[in-house]
Amino acid sequence: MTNRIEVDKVIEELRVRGYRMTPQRILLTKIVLETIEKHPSLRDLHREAQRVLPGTGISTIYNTIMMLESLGLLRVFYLDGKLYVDRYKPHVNIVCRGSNIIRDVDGLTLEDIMRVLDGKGVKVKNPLVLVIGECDDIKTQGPA
Amino acid sequence: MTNRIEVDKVIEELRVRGYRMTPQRILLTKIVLETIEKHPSLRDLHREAQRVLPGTGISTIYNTIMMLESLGLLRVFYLDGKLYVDRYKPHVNIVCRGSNIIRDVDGLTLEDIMRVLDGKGVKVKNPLVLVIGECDDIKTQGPA
DNA sequence: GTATCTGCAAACCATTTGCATAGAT
DNA sequence: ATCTATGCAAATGGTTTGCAGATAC
Repeated sequence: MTNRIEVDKVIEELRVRGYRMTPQRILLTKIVLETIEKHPSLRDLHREAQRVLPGTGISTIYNTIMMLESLGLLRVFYLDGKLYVDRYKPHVNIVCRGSNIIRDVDGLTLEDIMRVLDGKGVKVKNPLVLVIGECDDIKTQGPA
Repeated sequence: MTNRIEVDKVIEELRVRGYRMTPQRILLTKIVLETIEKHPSLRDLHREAQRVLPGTGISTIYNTIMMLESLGLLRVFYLDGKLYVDRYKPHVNIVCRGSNIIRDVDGLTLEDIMRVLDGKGVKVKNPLVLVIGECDDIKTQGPA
């Protein structure tokens, strides 16, 4: 079930770009690629990394995430005071106020959501829709 | 331009419900009703309140906001580690990643947003759509 | 060998809480 | 007079930074 080829490709790509591929970075890259659909938080990734490399510091996780973001391999957003990692590609997330669970709803278009708001389909009460993106006047800094 | 009547009605309503209407609460209620469309943060409201009542503590602002939320007069959400106040009514917000500006887009339906994502109209780059609401299994605690 | 990376620890930043005092009723 | 509300100050909970030592190259 693991996308080993993809992982190896990314790691090789990073090495070529001059990044030192430490055990921590290799591990985290794997973890990120395997779990990104579940919207892991910084601490989720830290916990997961420590299962394999117990001494891993959270600042290493943090730095690596930021590195991967600057390379356009993931996107970071902050919600409820926590840092979450997400796919870079625009898509639709449904966040539950009560449980803080973030569901990824691939294949669900905004039209579908509208239908939900109109009272049919997926149950989301009192929805607040946030379209997080970049203003027209903010320069997009795509993948380096 | 001020909705004095509305303000007075809310304040009277709060008094009737048994809340002690201190100068701070009266002031904050006014400020909230006047600025809520601009999505003020906790600190925005604090700063604004201090212009009139300099000694006002941020915990008073915090407590009052929470009181108003529990009464269904506003809604609170957390983004980027900060607390924002918003109207209770479901609607559409557009948040700019770069500037952190939250724009309220009344009259813009989700259908319109979809059109945007399809490449027309309002310019939002790399949008990430968050539908923040309540899961089916989380009990809604509407206005008391 | 050396420049970068790690991980500890501390700084930071905004919210949230505790509590003695002030104040609305 | 009473009991709630205020505001200071400290606790909290997360991210972010600094830096001495470890390590990938």
